[in-house]
Amino acid sequence: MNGKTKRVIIGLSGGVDSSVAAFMLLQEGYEVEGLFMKNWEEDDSDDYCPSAQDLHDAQMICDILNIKLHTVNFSNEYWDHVFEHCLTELRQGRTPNPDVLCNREIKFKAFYNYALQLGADYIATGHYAQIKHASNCYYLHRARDQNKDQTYFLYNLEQPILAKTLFPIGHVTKPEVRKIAIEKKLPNANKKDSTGICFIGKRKFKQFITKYLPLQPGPIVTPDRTIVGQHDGLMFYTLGQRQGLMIGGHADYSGLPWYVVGKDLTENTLIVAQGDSHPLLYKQSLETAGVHWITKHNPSEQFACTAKIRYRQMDVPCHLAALGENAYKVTFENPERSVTPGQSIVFYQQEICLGGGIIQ
RNA sequence: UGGGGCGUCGCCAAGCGGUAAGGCACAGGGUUUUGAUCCCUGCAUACCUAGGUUCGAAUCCUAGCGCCCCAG
Repeated sequence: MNGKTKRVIIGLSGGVDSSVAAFMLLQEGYEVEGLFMKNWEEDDSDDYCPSAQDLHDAQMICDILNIKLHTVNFSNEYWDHVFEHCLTELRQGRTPNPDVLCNREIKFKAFYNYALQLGADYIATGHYAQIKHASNCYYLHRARDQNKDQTYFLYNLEQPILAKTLFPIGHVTKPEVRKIAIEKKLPNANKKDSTGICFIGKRKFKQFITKYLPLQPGPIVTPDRTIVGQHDGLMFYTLGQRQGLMIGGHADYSGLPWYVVGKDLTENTLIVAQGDSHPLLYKQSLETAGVHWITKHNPSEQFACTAKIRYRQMDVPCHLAALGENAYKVTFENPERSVTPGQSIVFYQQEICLGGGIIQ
């Protein structure tokens, strides 16, 4: 290579995916430096502090790959632009997806800007997704590993960002990533995949959120308003939820499990119904606003594609009808289970992620 | 107080003399960069209490205790 070697700042989490991604960038001849983000201040009072371990792992990887590691703290940005919004949504009984926001506000905004300051030509992450460039347009393309595809979380990416982003492991499967890590003797080769809210980590959701939103107990009722239990606050439950309702056998009802099918905020009432095929658990259509399309041309009035309303489920056929500026009514070919306000609906056309919006 | 019925896991609920089904709930684990869903595993040496009859009882008998219904 020569003086025109492209400089890439890659987000390193300490996990195996971003580590292998960094390695692959080096293989491809990029000048690589890592950036470790800390986006959540642990409450010293409680349990463990995984970020210290993650930073340690990231540093080890950089030592092995012989690249520089930067660190940055975006806790304030995360709090202001991600977490507070989530709390607002939860107060309204909705179910926000922090990780969708985190990508938009932190990884592909704050991180991106910071990387530019570090002189980056590109940023990179260990996401399982691909970017394809054609006719002066950047497309977000599903990962080769369909099982790990993370385009669902990335539907908010803008053209200028896509133009400057690399997903080095998007065309590699997870087992292959593990294999590469083992071959290269990376110490985190067998580190368990992280789960849980991005940066906040694996915690008991209810216990965690209680620190920020007070309990608001109220009744749990059937669709005909018969009281069958008590809840601790509508924000602790999401549509379709089964666990944690504490509704045991009831002489007047069948033995089927109970699922959350609705919330009545004015009555502070949680509505539940029995059985996984209860009609109230399914919706044929939904409305979404503020839809972000990855390529600029907006769809016509009527538009058919596929969509998924939750991460890690198959996208299903649907069609959109425009209601207004970037607002649509989405009708599914078949009723969808647990259509949940606050969650994202993401649209696809074959392998291309078209964009998405928040379910109203 | 008379008459009838019932008391089995946190909740429903099988069992009807042969050595405690199942479901829900719950707990733990797996899957998963959301909260969920889903999957796996676990969960009554014990059947209101005390006696008795039996080789053997949650199942039969007796007496208590508790609850429910009808009478009143």
